[in-house]
Amino acid sequence: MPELPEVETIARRLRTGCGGEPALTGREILTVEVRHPKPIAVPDPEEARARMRGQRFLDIARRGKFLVCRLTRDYLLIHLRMSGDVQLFPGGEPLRKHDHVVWHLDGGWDLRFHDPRRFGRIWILESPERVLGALGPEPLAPEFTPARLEAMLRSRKRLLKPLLLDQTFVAGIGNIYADEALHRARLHPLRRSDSLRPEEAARLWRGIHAALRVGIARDGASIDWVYRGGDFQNHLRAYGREGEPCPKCGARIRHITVGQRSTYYCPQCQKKR
DNA sequence: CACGAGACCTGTTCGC
DNA sequence: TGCGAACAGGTCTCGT
Repeated sequence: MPELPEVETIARRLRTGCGGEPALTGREILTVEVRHPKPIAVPDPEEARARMRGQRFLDIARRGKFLVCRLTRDYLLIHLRMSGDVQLFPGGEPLRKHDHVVWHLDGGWDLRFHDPRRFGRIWILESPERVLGALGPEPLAPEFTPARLEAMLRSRKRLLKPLLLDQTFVAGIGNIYADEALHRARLHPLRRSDSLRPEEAARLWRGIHAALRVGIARDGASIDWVYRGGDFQNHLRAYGREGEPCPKCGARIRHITVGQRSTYYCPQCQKKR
């Protein structure tokens, strides 16, 4: 489900609060209820519960698609994968079917991890490096420059679409934003990374930046059961728009499969050669 | 190193 | 209307 802009939106809301929900920052964990052990990757669920009890949420941030919670002693990492969600609820509100982990907090609020497909994972670690260490650069960080992207592209011989989805190449881009970035950059998803001219690499950098920044500004996309209030889904230029006109040139958006992922592009703007 | 297939899951939508 | 197939914003592992 969530890609960088969606996780960023969730992290921001937990960090500072939103609407009727208070900030998660500063809350103490009284007890942890593990209703389904599957999502707890490390350590084993019993140790995880015991370890988190009594710790406080000091800060909530994002790295790639990971939600990174700094606790008093440990780091709590959450990856939502396809269908996960984390949100605060008033304590005592009836639990939903797929609320797998519930953190009971001081002040009468609960943090819930909800995940119908159960692909999401949770880690409790002293140091987050073991899990986050392999991630590529943050695409919106100042160190991620057009020149750096160009060098990274040249050093690999991969198709652009699967490369953008590779979290060790760059962290946080998923299927939607990869297609949106390539469309903005006017680059075919099957272009080889080492075939880009510097000008094209710079276009890709701008495409990535623009797609992610607009996504964040719109609070992410809300699709299916994961409705979090964002409306980026109404501003997609390529993703999910097969047969509809390209907003730039009017040609019909085409749908292909690349690396077993649905891929949408404009055959007119995004030429292969 | 690069790539494809299969696995992990449940829920929704599509096609007959 | 009903029912199975296909598909969904992700990642890992294995084989070539």
